[in-house]
Amino acid sequence: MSATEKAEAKPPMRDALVAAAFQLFLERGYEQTTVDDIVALAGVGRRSFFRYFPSKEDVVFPDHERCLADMTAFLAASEADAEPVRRVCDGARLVLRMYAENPSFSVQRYRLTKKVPGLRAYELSVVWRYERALAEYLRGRFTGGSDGSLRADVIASAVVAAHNNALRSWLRSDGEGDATATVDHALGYVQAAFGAAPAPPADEHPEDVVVVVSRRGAPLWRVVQEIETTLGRS
Amino acid sequence: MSATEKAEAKPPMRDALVAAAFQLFLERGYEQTTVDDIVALAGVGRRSFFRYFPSKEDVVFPDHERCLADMTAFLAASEADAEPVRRVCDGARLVLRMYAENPSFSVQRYRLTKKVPGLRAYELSVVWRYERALAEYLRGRFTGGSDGSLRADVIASAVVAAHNNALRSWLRSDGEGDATATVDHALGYVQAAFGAAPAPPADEHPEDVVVVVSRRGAPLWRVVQEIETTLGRS
DNA sequence: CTTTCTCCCGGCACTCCGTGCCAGGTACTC
DNA sequence: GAGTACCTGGCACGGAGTGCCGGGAGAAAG
Repeated sequence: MSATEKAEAKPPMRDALVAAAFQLFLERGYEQTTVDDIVALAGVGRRSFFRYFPSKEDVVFPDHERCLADMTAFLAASEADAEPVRRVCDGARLVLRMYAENPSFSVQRYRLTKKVPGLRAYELSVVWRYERALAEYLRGRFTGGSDGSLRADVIASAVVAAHNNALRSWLRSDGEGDATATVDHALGYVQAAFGAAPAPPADEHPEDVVVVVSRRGAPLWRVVQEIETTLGRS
Repeated sequence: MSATEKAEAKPPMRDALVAAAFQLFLERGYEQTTVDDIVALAGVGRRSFFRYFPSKEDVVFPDHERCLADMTAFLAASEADAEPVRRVCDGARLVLRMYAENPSFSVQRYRLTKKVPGLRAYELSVVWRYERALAEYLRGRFTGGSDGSLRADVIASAVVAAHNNALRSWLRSDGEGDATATVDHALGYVQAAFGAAPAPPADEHPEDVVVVVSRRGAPLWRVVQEIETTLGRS
């Protein structure tokens, strides 16, 4: 019973490694911390670290693997939906939810990845896998039209960029503002640009909205900007 | 004079290292080739390899550093242009030009990066720097409107995605088709989506867009749907 | 021609990441 | 109580990347 005088017992060692790693990363820096330092603080063997994390960078993103699986399952579980763009936007919201569940942890990690080039590169590969999942889903939905592959890649990329823009904006504010609203606004911009008229779920009257637009050649973003100003957003 | 019996003399050793590296990568695989193997084949010291290339991955992308500098200079040299989206598309075309200058080399590199996860990750960081350069330029041009940062990120991401989609399509065909036409088509899609209207070059009046919305409580997607119907899209 | 200064190259030693292998320990089963 | 399967730690190894230093070639100065 005296085995765990300071180390945590219940969090099965994986969490202990993450905690020890972040403690050292924050007080000493990522590159100045070796794996031996982490396992020494956690009180475990060096070999066990690489059992739970394939590399030193993985300890910084402990939950992305599960989130990616969730997103893949979420996209796969969609029946023939008429609005794939909305679907991928909802998939991106899953990622935001993961970040929002632990604001302080997410902010700490953001500070780290912003300063360490190696972590930025690793984060890119993580984001790339999300983007690929979205693009693969869209590719399956765009088989009908022409340029399906191109549209899938561009829209997936835009969705990820909008999500990340809003996410980073929220992270820069130390997780104080409303993350969901920020991301909704950013994704709304993408949906507007790529024509995601979301299927009205039920009996809404088209008369709810009356829109008059002059100068049909005006760029779409100009229209969206005007809309948002009119609706009092931004 | 007998010092260089097989090694190239004029290509100052940097090119010799690239040639030796690719020869081994193609016949033995990237991960199965050590830096010692490369320098042994090139007939130089191991220390010299890391003088010319910061890491083993860098030898696979020997010209991207220069291309990134070219793109940055190209964007910086643009006077107050009324069409920033077109400008970043032209910037992306610089990258394509670099690939098209050495089709066989580009195809070989594509095969490598497609199979080796480590090289894919490194390529992502390279692409990310291009994307950041485009986004930074757009951010400077979008200071006027609202959501300038969001628009800059989304458009830069979409441009890069479209460019890469067309580029990879061309690389998959072993560099046979017309790369320029493919990329032009892909970038045209992005320009159309983000309102690069062929070019009203100068004096645009804010009155170009007039929007009237009733029922301010209506959901945004409803407004967007109505807009698109009015504009005759989708 | 000699000397000196400078720059580039090669070699050595070191740290750290990541992996394969094996021994010991614990818990669960029969 | 014996057997078994899994988890853990220790050891050793290969490869990447870095700091340091000695040496040689070439240019500049005498």
